[in-house]
Amino acid sequence: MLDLRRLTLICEFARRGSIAATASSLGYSASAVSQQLAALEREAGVALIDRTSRSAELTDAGRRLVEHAERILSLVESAESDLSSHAATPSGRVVVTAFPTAAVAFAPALARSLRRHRELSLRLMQSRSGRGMREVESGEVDIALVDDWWGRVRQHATLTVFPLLNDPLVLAVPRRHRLADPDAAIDPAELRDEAWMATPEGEPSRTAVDRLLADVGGAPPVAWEFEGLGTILSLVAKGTGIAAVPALSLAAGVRGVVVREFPGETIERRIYAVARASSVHRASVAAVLRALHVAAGYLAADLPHLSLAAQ
Amino acid sequence: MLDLRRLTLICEFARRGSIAATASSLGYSASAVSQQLAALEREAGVALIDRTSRSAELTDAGRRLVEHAERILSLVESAESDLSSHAATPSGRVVVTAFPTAAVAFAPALARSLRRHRELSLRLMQSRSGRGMREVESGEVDIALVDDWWGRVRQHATLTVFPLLNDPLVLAVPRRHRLADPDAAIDPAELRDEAWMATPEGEPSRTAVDRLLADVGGAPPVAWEFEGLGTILSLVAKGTGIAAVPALSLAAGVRGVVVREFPGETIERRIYAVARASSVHRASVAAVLRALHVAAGYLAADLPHLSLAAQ
DNA sequence: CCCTGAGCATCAGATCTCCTTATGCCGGGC
DNA sequence: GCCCGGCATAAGGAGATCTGATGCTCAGGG
Repeated sequence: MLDLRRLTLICEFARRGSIAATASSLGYSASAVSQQLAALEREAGVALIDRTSRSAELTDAGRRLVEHAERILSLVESAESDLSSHAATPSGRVVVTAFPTAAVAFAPALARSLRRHRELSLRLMQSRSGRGMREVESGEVDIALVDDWWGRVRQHATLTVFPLLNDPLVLAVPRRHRLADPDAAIDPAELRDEAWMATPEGEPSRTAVDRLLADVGGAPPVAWEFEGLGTILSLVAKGTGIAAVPALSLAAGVRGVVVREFPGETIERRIYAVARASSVHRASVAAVLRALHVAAGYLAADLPHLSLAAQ
Repeated sequence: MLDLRRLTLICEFARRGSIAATASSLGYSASAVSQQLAALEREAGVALIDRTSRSAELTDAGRRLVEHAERILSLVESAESDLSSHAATPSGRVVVTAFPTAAVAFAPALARSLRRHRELSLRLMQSRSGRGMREVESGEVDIALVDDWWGRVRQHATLTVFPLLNDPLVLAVPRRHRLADPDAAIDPAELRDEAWMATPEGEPSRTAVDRLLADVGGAPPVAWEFEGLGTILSLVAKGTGIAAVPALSLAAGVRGVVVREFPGETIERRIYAVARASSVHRASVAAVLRALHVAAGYLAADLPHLSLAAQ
């Protein structure tokens, strides 16, 4: 069967007049074009190109094939156009990966936003921080939610970055803690005596916590380390200790925790959605990106310490 | 870019209603069809098929693509038809391989016959006996001239065999040899005392010569072995000895040699042209096959010991 | 007349694509 | 509850496609 790419080659050859120019125009090597056109001739069972040592030109049969090919390629382009324009109806599967806090926080709002897209299916996965962008780049996932404490996330040649939320660290205390009183002043010096809980060393949020506590009054020793902010918030609720946590983690709705802002300037991260530049116009991916923006809006409304990130 | 084979698949899927039936109809495994249709969806950027665990059906976008595809494939078929009908004018290159004697013998007549096919180019190669059929089968060459001393060449599932010539062994003697006199009787017993030349042991024609000489009067020792019948005929002309050679080798036109028929029944070979069944209707290959028959006719006219082989 | 550069063919090797086979999941029918 | 058919996916092998290197040819310029 004729091959569309070879038909494209012979049409371009007809325009350009030489194998070398055709190769240059289409981004192949001249030997690739030569071999592909030879294969086309074998398949057609007729000479399509007259070649001499320094030139090549179409035979009569070659010219006739080019006429056919132009019509065929025109129909192919129509088909692709039709698919592309009707793909405004998002459908298919979109794979999103998020660090755990974001997955928990965004999932309900995403589900709510995407409910009306019947043909779209969403797969929400969890990944460890720092890997989301690579997974987008490699095509394993379509969109990644990533966080950035230090301003390192930038626009990328092949990736598009959408800012969603500003997510500051806040102080979480048990309901019966003296600092649960919103009128009680937070004395940084007294904070040093508290039983602090945090995620393990090496986690990005832990580094931010250490930095924050150092800034507000010397780093108190962290008495307990737990993996998972959900776990930590549960323990805060139980009175085990206090913790500095990203505001977003409160989206999980843990009861029995009172949230106070840190005195002075806190440390915050930005939360972004990242997608391949080549797929942001795909209707399904665009729909999920819009839903993420909408979800971010809900979250910012629900959690007073969160704010929408500027575009 | 859309791929014609995948478009063929989705059209067949539209007809058959299931991936399994499509696979069966087109000779693929179901997983191949599944993978190819998934690739088509990725490339189209839109869901084309709704799949459940036990069924699959086209989406609206899939149905629209099938409509486009039917038109595209129809044009492709027109193009292939046009090429195929206009390929009645033989053009392109045909590669023929022949054992050396046949190459030398057929070349002039082939060139004469093909002169009027301006767009056809012929490449005449030489190969060792026994390899020609394999080279045709593998596609390295289009036509092979092969010889058969023992009736082993048969019709083949994918090859078509055309008998061309019956080529007997004849006695070649120097012009001044006593047996050069056509009236001199050839006494087999006296032949034993002659200085015989032949091709090296193991060559098919040598085996035939040994058999012939054994049949006509006991195998005389072959005093000299030379590679190449042309060489042997030159030496016969120079009076070095005598030889039993296939009549076809005389087509080279060596002067100074007199040819006599062997007493009794000689051994002869058949010479065939072999081509792939799938290419014998290709205009260029058909033209060369006709030219080979015509050339065989010339050769049989020129060399009295040769005869045309029955179809 | 000779040299240079451009164009083309071909070969070898690396990479990618396509296919098969095996395996697992799901759901309908018995 | 079990069996069977349909589909997806993974792994591996074979073939296709591409690049880069090399060689040949020839036109044009010095």
